[in-house]
Amino acid sequence: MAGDQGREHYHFLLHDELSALFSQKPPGGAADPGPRGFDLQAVSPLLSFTDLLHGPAMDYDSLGRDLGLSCSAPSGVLGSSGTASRELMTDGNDNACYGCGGGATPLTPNSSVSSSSTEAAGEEDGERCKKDQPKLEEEEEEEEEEEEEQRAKDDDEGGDTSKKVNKTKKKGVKRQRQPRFAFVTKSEVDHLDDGYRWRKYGQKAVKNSPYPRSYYRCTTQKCPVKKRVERSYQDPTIVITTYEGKHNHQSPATARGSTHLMAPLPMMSTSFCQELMMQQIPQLHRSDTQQGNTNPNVFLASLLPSLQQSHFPDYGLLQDIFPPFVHGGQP
DNA sequence: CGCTTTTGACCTGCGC
DNA sequence: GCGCAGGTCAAAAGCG
Repeated sequence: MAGDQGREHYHFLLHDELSALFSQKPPGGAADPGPRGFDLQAVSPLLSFTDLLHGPAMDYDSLGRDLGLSCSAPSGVLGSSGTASRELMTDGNDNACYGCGGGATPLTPNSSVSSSSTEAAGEEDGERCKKDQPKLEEEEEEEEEEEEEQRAKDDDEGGDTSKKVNKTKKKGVKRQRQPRFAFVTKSEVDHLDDGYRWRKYGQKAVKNSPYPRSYYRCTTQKCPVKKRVERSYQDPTIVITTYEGKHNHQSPATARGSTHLMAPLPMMSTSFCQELMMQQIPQLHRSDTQQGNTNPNVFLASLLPSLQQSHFPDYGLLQDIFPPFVHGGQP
């Protein structure tokens, strides 16, 4: 049991199942390391989805590293992570955590990960990311931080000249995207309480979906994290939550003293999730395309068998997450 | 009163 | 260049 658990941690997870899984503690506390030795429970015995989000400062990369996914390696990392990832995916059931992240690095089975931008700032779409010169992750992070600071300064100082101007100020510079990852959650509630405080700053109708997408921003000053929440039009009980960016602070819940949350938890790595997807996608995609099935929804559904049962969530949000594949795939 | 939500307008990027 | 869709802003309204 514990063994299975260890493995299941790697799956793309639904929120409630994440919570369930992560909160399970094997008797004796001897957590079974995952296939690659990652011991999630060792990191936090009571780790839940919420907990994951409570890292003092989300570190997308560290988890990936902990998981044995050398996401941040500049290249050729797949070899080492392949085993684990594949295992993860093979028995992934009702679970889905869509790594998106940044890089949305298109991997092929043999893949030379142009690991590029695992955390790809400039990703938004993997394709764009491809265009942008792949950078070392640290570089990007530094740049992101600098930019954040700059942005904060701009806000503080030049706040008078309307923010729209501020926006255009950075015209020449392509707006950078933060690393992202998404959770698919079966929930009646749109806005999951993940311990952080969010302010809604927008809502948009989504094409091909009767359900709007809501945009939230972390209310903590200078925290760049945003999230988007969208309901699947096919199964309204499914909520897709996409996080973007890293919290640069503790979650209020953590700060308030949720004891088991105090340990610095690695975040569910975008790169990590992404890699998982990448590992699986090429195979699936191949078979899909062989059958002439290039419909992204179908493809994605096949990717996550469990979701097939309850229909796959709206592609709208996910298109950001799987850009290279859903658009017809291979070059 | 301070914070959050709502909502229409605006900006940006992309495909045609 | 144009239109579309996604993303963001900010004023107004709502709430505790």
